[in-house]
Amino acid sequence: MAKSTLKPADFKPQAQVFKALGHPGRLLIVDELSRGERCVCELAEMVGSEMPTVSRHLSILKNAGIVDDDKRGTQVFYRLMTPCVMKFFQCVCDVKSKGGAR
Amino acid sequence: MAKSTLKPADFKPQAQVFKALGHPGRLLIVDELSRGERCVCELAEMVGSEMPTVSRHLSILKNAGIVDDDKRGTQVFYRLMTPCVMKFFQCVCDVKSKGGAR
DNA sequence: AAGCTTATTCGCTATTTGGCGAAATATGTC
DNA sequence: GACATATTTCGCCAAATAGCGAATAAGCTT
Repeated sequence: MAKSTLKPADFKPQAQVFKALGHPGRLLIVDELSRGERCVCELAEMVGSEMPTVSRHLSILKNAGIVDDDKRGTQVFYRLMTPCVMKFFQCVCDVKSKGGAR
Repeated sequence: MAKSTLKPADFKPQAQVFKALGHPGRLLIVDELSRGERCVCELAEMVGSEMPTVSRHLSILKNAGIVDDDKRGTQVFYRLMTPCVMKFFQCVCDVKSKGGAR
């Protein structure tokens, strides 16, 4: 256990998850997916960007292990892989409200 | 407040927090600060970057409300504002383990 | 097969981020 | 005041990111 010599590179996998969540549009997508699966075109309309853009966002989220997809016919439905991701939101609100001791 | 029409911009504050955590070096800093306050030069040595670089990382974390600083003499000590941030790590591990254990 | 729909990949450009060294700022010491 | 230490800000450049439209792929329907 070389816990005393942790390097930045050791945090790369976790950083990838945070980075994937570090975008307003992607957070909106995650929030929406917490209420059920959605296809790309539904999400594109919500986010207000073109489909290629949203598709790219989804691939980033998928790559980070946050969502997964399910192709049915011509559509692709995305869903949250880990509901625990939603706990982030509450915690982030705590950070933002700056409650301090917690 | 019509919450039915949430827009990406509504998630900007939360995205800022995630973005701040979306960097390996900054995660290392947060991890280290979870064990107590540290001055910039200590963190710089840990991260392995020059002090200007680390100082910038710290300002990003501070701006996101994740850390706060305390100037004492010529040194500046940083500390975690919300210990709850550490819960993120566990949750991220969940995300990662689900993605890999298949 | 032709045509329509849905989604992804590609090519491009604009913006942002990350890192460094140099310069500036602040505090303590002599 | 001159000097040393700790930190931040500035100026620059390389790399990554975000967005779009065009092109491509895959699946229905007729």
